[in-house]
Amino acid sequence: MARTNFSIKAPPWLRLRTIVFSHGWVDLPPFAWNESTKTLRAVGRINRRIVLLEIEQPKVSRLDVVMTAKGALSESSIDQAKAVINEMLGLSHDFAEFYELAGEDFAWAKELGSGPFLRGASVFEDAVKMLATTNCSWSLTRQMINRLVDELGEKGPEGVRAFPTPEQMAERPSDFYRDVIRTGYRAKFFKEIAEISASRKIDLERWKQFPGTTKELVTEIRQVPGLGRYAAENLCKLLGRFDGLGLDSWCLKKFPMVRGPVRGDVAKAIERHYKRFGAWQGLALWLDLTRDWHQKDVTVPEPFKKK
DNA sequence: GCGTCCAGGTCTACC
DNA sequence: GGTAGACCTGGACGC
Repeated sequence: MARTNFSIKAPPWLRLRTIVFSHGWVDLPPFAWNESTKTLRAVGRINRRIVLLEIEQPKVSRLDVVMTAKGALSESSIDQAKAVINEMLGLSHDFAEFYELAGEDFAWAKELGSGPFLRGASVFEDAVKMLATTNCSWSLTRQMINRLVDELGEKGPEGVRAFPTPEQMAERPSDFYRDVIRTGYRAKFFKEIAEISASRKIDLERWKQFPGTTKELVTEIRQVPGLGRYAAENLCKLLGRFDGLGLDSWCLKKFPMVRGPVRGDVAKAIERHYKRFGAWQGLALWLDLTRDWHQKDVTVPEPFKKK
């Protein structure tokens, strides 16, 4: 077992905890958060080898990382790990335009370092997780992903399991996803997304550098069975595109709690409210709805409390 | 203990 | 293009 320490220079606005609790992924394996040490555990793959990454931010200007893997770790693998962390924390995205547009309304979010969304080690991982959020409670999403990683995730250092690859998932029949992972009617979608990704019929990883508009990207994402408008627009948010609102029943319920009672169609009220943010409307909405997750007295945001 | 509702939707058939 | 109904699971709730 090899272990190495390295640091990453952090941009001045970066707040690790804000990114970790940007949405629900930290509650799903292989991610884990240690509140007492403020350490994010992530699992990635470097040259097909599973690496455990333990990330903390001891100073505003720096991330410290402990990387563990089976076998020796070279300088090159450290560089690759830095790239993986950069992707996971969404550090390549620039939010200056949003904060310029948003002004004082979102000064609190700028102060918190909000903007980047925590992402899995691959777009495939994010897409499968998004599929598991559809039409069910968060606790069921958690159960499905826990079972998936437990059953198919390859073991890495210190017993952690990586998220399964498309190839590993494609090998299993849809019955497996129904009977073992207990995904219900979503079983065929789990099988199909794995096959589509493994065969490169659609290259999900290409979505990171998709050359077209967000509308075109949403159209491509929706070619994957099981990923509809909600899933596609929220995947786009992870990819740094916020043109879509990605509304779900939780958003419709929370909006009146944040912005006051709404007469009539809540979805239309949300569209009207955030229209002025243009290409950033999805971010403005999400920051509004999750502001209470980042209050100083909150140790674990409400949606992530174990049930 | 049991029945009902519904949750961080999507798909298909039908109009 | 819009909409109704089916689809799985499991937690919450009322009785």
